[in-house]
Amino acid sequence: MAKLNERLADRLKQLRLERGLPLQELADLSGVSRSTLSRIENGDVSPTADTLSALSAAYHMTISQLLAPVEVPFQPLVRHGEQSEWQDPENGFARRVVSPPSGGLSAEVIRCTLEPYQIIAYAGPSRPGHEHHLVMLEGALTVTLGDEMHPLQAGDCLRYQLYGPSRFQTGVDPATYLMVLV
Amino acid sequence: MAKLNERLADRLKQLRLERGLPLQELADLSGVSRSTLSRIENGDVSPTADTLSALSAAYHMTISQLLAPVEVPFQPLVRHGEQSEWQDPENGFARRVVSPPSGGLSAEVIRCTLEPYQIIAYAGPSRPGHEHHLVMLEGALTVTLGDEMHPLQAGDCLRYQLYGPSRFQTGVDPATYLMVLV
DNA sequence: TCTGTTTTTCCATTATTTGAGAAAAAATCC
DNA sequence: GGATTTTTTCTCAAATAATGGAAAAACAGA
Repeated sequence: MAKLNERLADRLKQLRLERGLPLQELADLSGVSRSTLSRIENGDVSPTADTLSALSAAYHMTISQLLAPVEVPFQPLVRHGEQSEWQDPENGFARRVVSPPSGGLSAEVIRCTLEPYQIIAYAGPSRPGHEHHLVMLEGALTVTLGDEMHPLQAGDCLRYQLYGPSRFQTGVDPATYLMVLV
Repeated sequence: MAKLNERLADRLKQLRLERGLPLQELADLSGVSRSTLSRIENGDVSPTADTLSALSAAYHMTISQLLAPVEVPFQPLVRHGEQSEWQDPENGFARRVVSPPSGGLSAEVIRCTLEPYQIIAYAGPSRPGHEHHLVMLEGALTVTLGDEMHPLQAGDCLRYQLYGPSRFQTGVDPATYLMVLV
């Protein structure tokens, strides 16, 4: 965890030097004091979310873009026991993060299980335009994207980019599928 | 700037409730104390980068993914005077952020000016696979992607996804072009 | 409604981060 | 090389965040 500060420090110093800015000027731009900037860039403090926000604004970036290169690099092997799972008791919808998102990776894989006679409806995606690859493993599932219905069987693969509402519906059979999000 | 805390607070509380986690359990998972979690989720403190890192790890997310929905929403109009510009005095390479990246937008636009007889070489992209659209406005420019050379004139448009090194080179004429990054 | 339990909030203490200015270091110019 | 300017780092006080424990609130089962 201490590593993050150092990586963030390097990142921020690089950004500033690329632009040929002295600390004072960045301080004026961001509203964060010289001294604080120095300590952040030396990695001896961990900036608050507010400070990060101010800095990303000064660089005309989103916080995400500021932090993306700094994120902890991915571990290649994620054993079954390490995978986090959560479940909605209401509708028996279980999600297991098979390949958790990590810095340096642009895709993640989630294994989902939906019990019979259930409907999951989403008003819209959190990040529009995301690329989805749905691989049916077992059972049957009907996916509705916009007004297009797609009845899926084990072995089928549905690919789409999500911009509007979506709906996942099971019938007699439960459904198990893999979601690849890019 | 105070807004960020509240939005972040809501985001974090939502994440936890979605998973049906009590504060105690999240505290165990993340190593961040119950009380701190409560205050963060109430928006009365701004978590440090380290704390954010711990939380994103507990949720099996990157910090970027944690923050993406929280970022300040984009302003539709960016006037010329508000656009930030920086310049490398070494090689007369000027970049002006015409459409700065913002939460909710997946593209940004940068206006670049390169003086005659200059070479800009990049070892590799910061985020591989980024989609680039280069629109030549004035002058001439030779862009080398991998081992493919592309001589460009005003009006030309070069599109590519960047994975390896790239090179931008001017001859007698200076070059002015727009970069759309997706 | 009353317990007993779980979950959340509050409080006091400790540890960090921040800001302003002084000191040190580095760069620039004669 | 020495003086001046610029830039960075350091110091101290104030503000803010983090922790652990206690009180309050919410919840569930009788």
